[in-house]
Amino acid sequence: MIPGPPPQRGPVMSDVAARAGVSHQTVSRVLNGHPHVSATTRTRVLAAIAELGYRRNLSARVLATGRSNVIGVVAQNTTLYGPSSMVQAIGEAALGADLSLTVGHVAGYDATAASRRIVERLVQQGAAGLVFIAPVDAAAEAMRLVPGGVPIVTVDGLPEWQSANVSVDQYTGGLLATRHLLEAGHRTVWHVAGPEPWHGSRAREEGWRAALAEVGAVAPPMPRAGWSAASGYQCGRMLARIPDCTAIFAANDHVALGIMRAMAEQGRRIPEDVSLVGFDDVPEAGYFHPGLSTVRQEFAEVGRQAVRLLLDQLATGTSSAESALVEPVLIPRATVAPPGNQEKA
Amino acid sequence: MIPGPPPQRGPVMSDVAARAGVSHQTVSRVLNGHPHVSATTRTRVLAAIAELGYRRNLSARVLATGRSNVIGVVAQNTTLYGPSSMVQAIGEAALGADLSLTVGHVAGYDATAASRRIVERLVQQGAAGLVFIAPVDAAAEAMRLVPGGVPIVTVDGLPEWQSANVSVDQYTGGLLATRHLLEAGHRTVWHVAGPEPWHGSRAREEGWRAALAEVGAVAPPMPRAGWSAASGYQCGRMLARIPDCTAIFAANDHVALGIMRAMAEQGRRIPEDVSLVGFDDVPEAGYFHPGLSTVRQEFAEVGRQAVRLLLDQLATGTSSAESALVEPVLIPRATVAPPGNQEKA
DNA sequence: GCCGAAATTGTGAACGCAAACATGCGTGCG
DNA sequence: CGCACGCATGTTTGCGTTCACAATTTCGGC
Repeated sequence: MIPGPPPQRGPVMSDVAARAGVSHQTVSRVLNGHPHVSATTRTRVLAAIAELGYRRNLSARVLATGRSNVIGVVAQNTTLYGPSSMVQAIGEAALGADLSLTVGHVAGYDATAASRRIVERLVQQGAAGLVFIAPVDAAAEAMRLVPGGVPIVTVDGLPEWQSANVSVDQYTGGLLATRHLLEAGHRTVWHVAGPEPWHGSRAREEGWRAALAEVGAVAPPMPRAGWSAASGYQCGRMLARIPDCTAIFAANDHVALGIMRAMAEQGRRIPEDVSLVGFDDVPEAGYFHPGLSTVRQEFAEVGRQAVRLLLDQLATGTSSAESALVEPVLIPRATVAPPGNQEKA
Repeated sequence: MIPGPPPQRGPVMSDVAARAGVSHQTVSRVLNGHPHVSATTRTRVLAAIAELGYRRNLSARVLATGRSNVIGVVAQNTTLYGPSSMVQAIGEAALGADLSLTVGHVAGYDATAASRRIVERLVQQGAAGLVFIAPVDAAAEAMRLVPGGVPIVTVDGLPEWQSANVSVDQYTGGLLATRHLLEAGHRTVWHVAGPEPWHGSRAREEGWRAALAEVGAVAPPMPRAGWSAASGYQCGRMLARIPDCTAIFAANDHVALGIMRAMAEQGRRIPEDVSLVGFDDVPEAGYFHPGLSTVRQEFAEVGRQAVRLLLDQLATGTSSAESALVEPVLIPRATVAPPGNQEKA
């Protein structure tokens, strides 16, 4: 607890009641929109509330009712485009459903300790349900701390967790990206993968492999990047020296940016010499040099689905394992072209 | 409130007490680390807690004590790099200070209605203090809803709000950026400003003007962009047609990216024909083509200062108007060069 | 071996609210 | 004309915790 003087308490329900000349219960009824309150009483109470600047004490309310309309979100890496968009989307969807949102931001990549703590607090606060943005396994560990009866929805979780889950169909995303490059005429497609622990990395990789398999192409070696431009650049410096490498599917847009930079430094032009597809469609992707072809994830839809699944469980009281898949869409721009002549600068 | 069956309640303190063979008060003492509890009793209580999976009810605790160790953060546009970094930084700093954080994310650019609501909820939840990430005036409106006695810290707020505030010194940032271009030999520097409502936009603009004034340079007309690459691109298309425009200070890195794209399309090379400085130092700025010279804001430091100011107020019970300024630092990369020959492609 | 202080534990009340139950009044119907 | 029912409102109780205070035990010094 915070040291220091206790904050002075504001007016409470009985103050309002006294001022309006009614009982506190009538005030409660007005506040909760119960029937059987006369119009005149209601306005008197409302006036008293306004005059006193009364606001009801949520803790007392939650304590008395045993329910809260707060849902918790556990998120990591919220400076990344994907997770932050997800949180934003869930927030908007929750607002629409008249739910309040408490977001527990797990700092940094070290998830375990921090997320335990955040889950603990969310549960203690009486969150009615929890959304785990769980693109890595570490997030699942904290899920076990949640007492039974509290509904959970995961985002980007794994099927074996048996939770209600909503994911972007990253497998299909990888498929779309790779097919797009293949259809441009490339013999095969290289893939710079995302970090191994992320489920999305694995799914994109599988989509890539599947697309290659469809046309009988052999999968080239697969370098692995983080999600950053810096790591994409490192991989790109290698790939730029491989003449055969004319088509690349990058783990995400920022990795693609790093690759573009590395290619440029080696004098390999995009898309004339090397075709490239990213993932995410970050807002600035269209303004890379040249505009990046990529696969967009519909985060807003993910947020809506997550809230919907949570509300379902809340309403029925059952914990379903229903899951939703959101389809990504290919955004073709300027970084894909048929394989041309391989001229070095 | 959420409809549906009320969630079943877990074990409560008296359950633990019964199991451990003590009174509920002793359990409370153990939980709160009070002195005068014998070691054997403590371990018995702890064991009972573990066996029952007991977790204390925060609502009841807050109700009884009248204080919470939760601080609220009101933030907007959390998909933008700046705000999301800020939230992250505050989160880490709060964790270090053993505070819990509840983040209210205001969706989209329409701040007013949503932030009222979020503030209302944060106050009702009994937040001990509030951090407003208030880079625009709209955020200040909601500040008035906060009852007196609840400490407030603003981030990127205005002095006239009389609140404890911490800001990045964006004026100096603008100064640094402009001087850097001037020192490279440019006669004057153009500025593509950020959105008018943002305080940071205005401060950067003033820094720019001040730097120009230092050397007696006359300020060229100032186009205004949003924070996006798209709007930077629009401005850039204009600037690219102005031969005199050889040095540009962009509102932020993404705007700079849009400008780079527009310049490239017009065949104006960076930095040979046009020098460019951005703002923010987003992680991928170094991988733009070419690497973007920019001004970095130390968000982590901002977060630490914000939490420090809040704790000060919490401890003393007074609402100070102390403020902190965090100095930005210039990151020179490849987009600034002396003015050369203006050749068109 | 006894007294007082310190240590340890227990008891009752209060926090602010909502739900269940109780009350008083008017009104329609037989 | 009386009875039952519905409306508007008041009273009481309990949610799970902490706090103030009371009760009991332990211990050291003389």
